[in-house]
Amino acid sequence: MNFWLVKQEPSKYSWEQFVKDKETFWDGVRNYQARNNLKEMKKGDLVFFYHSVVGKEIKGVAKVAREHYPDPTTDDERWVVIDLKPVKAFKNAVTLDAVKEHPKLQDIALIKQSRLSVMPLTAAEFKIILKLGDTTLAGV
DNA sequence: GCCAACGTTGGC
DNA sequence: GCCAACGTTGGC
Repeated sequence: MNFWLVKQEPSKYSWEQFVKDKETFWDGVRNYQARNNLKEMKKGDLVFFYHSVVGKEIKGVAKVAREHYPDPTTDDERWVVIDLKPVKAFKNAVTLDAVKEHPKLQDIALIKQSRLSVMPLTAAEFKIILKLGDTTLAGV
């Protein structure tokens, strides 16, 4: 199992909307590095949902419900989407500040590469963030 | 193939 | 709303 973090501006698509929808396809990725990460995702992988710009906090956990397929919103065959389902909202949203303050989270792309919208996390990083969110997950 | 110009992202 | 960082485009 692999671990990921995706970013979205809540004004475009919020965690709350995601929970309401129960499932969504993750479109709009137009960056090769982010796209390559999408392609690496396997069904069942766990994904943090981060609100950029407004809030700047990780809201909860999703899982990959369907592996990558061509982006239905464009004819450009370079781009792909995945399907995500909400798993659990964090009890405490984990702010960007909290991530920056944690000594073991200094190397994650959220900080180092602020413009990347889909990034991998290590299992250790995932667990730390889950703990910061005051949330537990079976099987992690 | 280099690099200047331009557009976009996202933190502040 | 500004601007730094970064990715992409296109002229040469």
